[in-house]
Amino acid sequence: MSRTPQDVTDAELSVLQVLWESQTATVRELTERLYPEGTTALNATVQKLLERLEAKKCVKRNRKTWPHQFSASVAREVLIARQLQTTANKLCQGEIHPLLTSLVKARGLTPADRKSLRGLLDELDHQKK
Amino acid sequence: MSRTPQDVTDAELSVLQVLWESQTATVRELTERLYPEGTTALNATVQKLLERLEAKKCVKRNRKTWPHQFSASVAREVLIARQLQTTANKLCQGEIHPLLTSLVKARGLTPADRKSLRGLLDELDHQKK
DNA sequence: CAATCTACAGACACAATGTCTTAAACTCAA
DNA sequence: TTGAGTTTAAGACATTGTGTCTGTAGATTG
Repeated sequence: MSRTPQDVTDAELSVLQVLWESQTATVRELTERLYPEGTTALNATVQKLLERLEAKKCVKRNRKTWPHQFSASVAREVLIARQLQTTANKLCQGEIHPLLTSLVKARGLTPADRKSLRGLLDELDHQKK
Repeated sequence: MSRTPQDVTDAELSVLQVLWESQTATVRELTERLYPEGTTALNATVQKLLERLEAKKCVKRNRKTWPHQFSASVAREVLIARQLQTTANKLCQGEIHPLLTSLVKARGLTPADRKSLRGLLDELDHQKK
């Protein structure tokens, strides 16, 4: 049995989080944001993380500018969906219904949440009619 | 930034999957189920996985019997819920509503699924009223 | 007791991940 | 244009997670 690497690691994700806020940023800006206090060696670290994120098609790099400008090329929602599917595959043979059940039963769902959910369901019913 | 180890790894999960079916099993039975064709060295592998699962409180071991009998001490549903919360923490600051939205919007939700979901929501509304 | 099986401790290899070093490439002001 | 300062890029590195294996001691059964 071989290990399955994470699609986006923790450190990579922290970079993405900043990019989701800032739209666009340079390596230096990201480093300062992520590691205030940090040494300049961390620049290389962030650079490496960006390089890996780019390989994973999660980040776009604009090489026309100097220094390069980075931006997220994948929305948070996409990562959420991807992660949920991974969970479904591992624990429910790909079914997503058990996940829904789990979430709905979890406390922390306000009446407003329930209402908005119903709205979503209604929409789907109308579409698929 | 330090890596966060998985709570249950892939190989460990495969052991759990068998235990969820079989209620109870010995190391040998698990090994034969997971690695037909395998050498006897894999017994030790499974043993180690069980040992780690026991440490994680996912498996119970009955030492009164010989050989020891193992059984799952955590339900699949619990792992699902735990995994969902982890995802929420990483991607939505702990909020679960975005996960729900994602799942509901994902295709693969049948009308029957939607109906059963509404049922769940109704139940909650009545309880919390 | 002999033969066989199990339990357990520990070693091991390999990959993933976060970090760092170094050198080359680039920019811009003096 | 030159040189200081910055950025890019390639790669090395240490640590740890994870799956696997070896060897030995202990238990069981005939």
